[in-house]
Amino acid sequence: MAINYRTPLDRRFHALGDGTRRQMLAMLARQGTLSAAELHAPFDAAQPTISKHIKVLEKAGLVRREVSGRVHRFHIEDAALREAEDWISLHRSFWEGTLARLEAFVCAPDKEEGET
Amino acid sequence: MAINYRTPLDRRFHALGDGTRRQMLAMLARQGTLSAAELHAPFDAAQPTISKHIKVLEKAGLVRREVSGRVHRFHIEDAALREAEDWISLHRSFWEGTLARLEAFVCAPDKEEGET
DNA sequence: ATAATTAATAGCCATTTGGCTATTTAATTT
DNA sequence: AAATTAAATAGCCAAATGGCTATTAATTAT
Repeated sequence: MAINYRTPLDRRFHALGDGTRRQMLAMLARQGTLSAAELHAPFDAAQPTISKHIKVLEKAGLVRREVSGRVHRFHIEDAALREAEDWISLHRSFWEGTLARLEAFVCAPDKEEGET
Repeated sequence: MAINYRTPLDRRFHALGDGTRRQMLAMLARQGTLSAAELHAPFDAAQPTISKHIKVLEKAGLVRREVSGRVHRFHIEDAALREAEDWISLHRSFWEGTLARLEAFVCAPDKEEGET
């Protein structure tokens, strides 16, 4: 069933799950702003294929489009990238807390399990 | 053409691109280690559906399985999560460098850029 | 006005995804 | 030994994904 709504975070991570798109983001990160043609240049893929990738990045909010004349220019939308990073960071830190508690438990010298 | 090899990073981000799987990781981050049944409990989904999600997380390297008897226990594989985080972090920092350069350029005195 | 350029759409295809039910495998209980 | 329990597989389906070619739309040059 298509009751499965894709959240923005879903879209962000999904967009990051493709090497071509990550490479495009890497180009944008280094060069700031690029046209669709410039984003296409390094790849073998057909132009419409790249156009689709761009749209995926755009819909994920990772990239912002600015049209000027017939040229479309793109740049990274930092907030979206940070959001994805933050999700991981938050859960990694929870996990590290868990690890620390586990270690404390495992390594505790003949103590009974402490609680929090 | 299936010439498209999926890299580990592709798999990591793809695995993160689903809310159910992220929730499972969140549970593992907080509770350390959980069985397949415990990972299943909060969801309406059928058991084989969760089994599939677990396998996606496992193949992405995000989760490690330990079988003991008929119970399978899972915990987060921190390194993989960190790798995903690092990719974003690296490129965000590049992007921020770009922003700084852009700002320096835009705010430089006596400049007139008539068009783009 | 015509040609060239930039990039999106349309439409097609194969593969992957995420979901389900039914079944199987394996390990415990009783 | 039989029943129960934990979890994976098998097999099916609809939708989404990623790729292509051909075409269209829009803008800029000649």
